[in-house]
Amino acid sequence: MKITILDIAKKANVSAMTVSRVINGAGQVKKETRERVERVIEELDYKPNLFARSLSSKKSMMIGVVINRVKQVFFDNYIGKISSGITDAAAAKNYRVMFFPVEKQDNRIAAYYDIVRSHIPDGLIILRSKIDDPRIQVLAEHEVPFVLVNHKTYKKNYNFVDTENIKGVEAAMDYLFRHGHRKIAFLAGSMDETNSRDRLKGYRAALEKQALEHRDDWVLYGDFNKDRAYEETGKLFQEKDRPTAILASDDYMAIGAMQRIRAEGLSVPKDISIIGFDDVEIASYIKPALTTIRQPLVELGESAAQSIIDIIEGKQKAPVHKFLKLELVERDSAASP
Amino acid sequence: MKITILDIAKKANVSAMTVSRVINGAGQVKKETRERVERVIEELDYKPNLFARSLSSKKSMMIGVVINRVKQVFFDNYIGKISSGITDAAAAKNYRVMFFPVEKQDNRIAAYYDIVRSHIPDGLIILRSKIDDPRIQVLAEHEVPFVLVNHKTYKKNYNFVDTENIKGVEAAMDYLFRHGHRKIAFLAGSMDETNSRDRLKGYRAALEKQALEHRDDWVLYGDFNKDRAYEETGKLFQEKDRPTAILASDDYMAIGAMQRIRAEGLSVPKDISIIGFDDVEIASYIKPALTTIRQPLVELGESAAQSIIDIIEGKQKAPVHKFLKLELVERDSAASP
DNA sequence: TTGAAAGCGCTAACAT
DNA sequence: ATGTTAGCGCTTTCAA
Repeated sequence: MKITILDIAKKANVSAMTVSRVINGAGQVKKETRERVERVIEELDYKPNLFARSLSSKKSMMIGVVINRVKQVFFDNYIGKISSGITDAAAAKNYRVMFFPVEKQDNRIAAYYDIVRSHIPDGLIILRSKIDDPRIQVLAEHEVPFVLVNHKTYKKNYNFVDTENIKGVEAAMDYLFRHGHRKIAFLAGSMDETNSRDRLKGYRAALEKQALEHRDDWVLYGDFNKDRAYEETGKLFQEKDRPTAILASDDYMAIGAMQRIRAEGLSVPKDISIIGFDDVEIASYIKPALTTIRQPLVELGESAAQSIIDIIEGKQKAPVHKFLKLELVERDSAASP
Repeated sequence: MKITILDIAKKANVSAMTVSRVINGAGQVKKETRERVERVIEELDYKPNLFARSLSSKKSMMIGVVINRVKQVFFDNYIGKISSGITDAAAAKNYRVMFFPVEKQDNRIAAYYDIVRSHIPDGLIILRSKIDDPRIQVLAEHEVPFVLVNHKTYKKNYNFVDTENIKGVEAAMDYLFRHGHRKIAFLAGSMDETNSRDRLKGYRAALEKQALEHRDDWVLYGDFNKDRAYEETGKLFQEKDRPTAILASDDYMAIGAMQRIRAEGLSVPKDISIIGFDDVEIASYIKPALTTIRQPLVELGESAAQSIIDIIEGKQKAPVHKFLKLELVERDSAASP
């Protein structure tokens, strides 16, 4: 038979309310009674029913993670690392995490809306959100708080946790410059995402800073997709004057570019240097090991979880606008030309 | 204001009960009334409150995934792929998934028990479960159904979804044999897991079948850990008579072994061939690309989810004992000696 | 085919 | 410091 709060109350000679107070550590309970209640709880091995609690209190202690997915949910190590960070940070504050994979193409507003209306999560963390996604606006119109990850926007006081994308790219460009590169191509990610746009901005800013020519045909659009990157990189070999380095907006694209370079009979980094972005698991395993701009993905997830929890609990009022630092991880894919 | 079932009932001139029947497609409702109710639901954009529903019906439509974790939860592509399969298959049947990472060392029975007693999941899927884990026995004593993944046991009619580990290893051994290898070492995984023990069995069976000598010092224990595998592999180089091939119980260990071989100044596969197990993401990216026994990890997850749902819904009574096929993926890390 | 009543197990809001 | 009352929004059970 299931033990309920009433069983505890009776056995401890108190009301259900007192038991509730003990469980939640809220309100005033005399030390004696608290101890007595605690003993009975232990003895009867009681655990509160979370559904009853949530129904009554309108708090679920759950946070939802919405993933605008590309492949299978946790396939991608980028998503995996962020999710790990979220899960751990949430667990530390006694929150549970639920994942809601959403098809990227699924523009039905319902896709997000249903999550909210199911009344499950107290707050949402949104991964890979697109610029001006109408679905996000729907969330905003509702009461559910949310935090965007790796997405920067000052619209409507949205909360976000991002990294210093522009600076990161500039640092990488500077690295290439110091190593003697003057002809640097850029492999952009999905232009629907702010982080991707920022990285492109960083590239252009760096070019300008070094007074290097900006060539439109050296900006390729790979949409955060390895195969697309493979195709796009091919364009660089149509003319004789080709770049000596490629900076990619994520590691998977960097790998696609690397594969294409090799398919063209050239070598990395001897003929062409490559720098990636993220520092995903495979980055250190491939040959040559990928030099990349490391995003603190686990910390990004942790930070998002902490932020949404603070917002849910009212400890954080102003919109959260956080930027984590980026770091260039020097490995073997980039050298002097 | 939140729309409840009563709002729908009033507006449709029926009782809440009738609305409930319409929502759940259960019971008899006259076509006319059903359509009227459905129209109102649409109009008022109503979504049932899952907590209320669960509290009342004792069904949550959630399945829990218990992960006896090693690293950060979704870091490991093995976990990631299985989790992807689970999430997708569950979503297809309208179930939600919650992940419960559990520390491997945490032998407190409470670690599992709390999950059950929180009354959240209707059923559990357990990843990386240990042999004779007392925590699992606790689950069994409760009413919550569960399925073990990649774990084979006929005890107490536990449900499990596993792969044909023994056959898989035998096929790989056969492959090595056909390529002329006679001196084959084995890198075992965690001996706390049945899949790992089965793989070792497969190794021994194959040796016997080919009438090859079994050397105890050629069985290394790497505990599904890359660094451990690196250390253990070193033992093979202490004598002059070293194996020409190593079969590892997972890809991460295979990579550790590879790194060690290289550190010893030898090359893969020229001096020593290597075969892994799983076919994790990095397997195809490393150089030389890893020849490995592919586990259908996504399908394993899907199958586990389908099984637990069938059990929850009473569509499956006898214990589930499923074995998925394994397949040798030929790449570059194994060749003739 | 439909409805009324009761209750799932908890907590908010108000007593005392 | 503790208890009482009245729900939270749904479904189960029984009745009509």
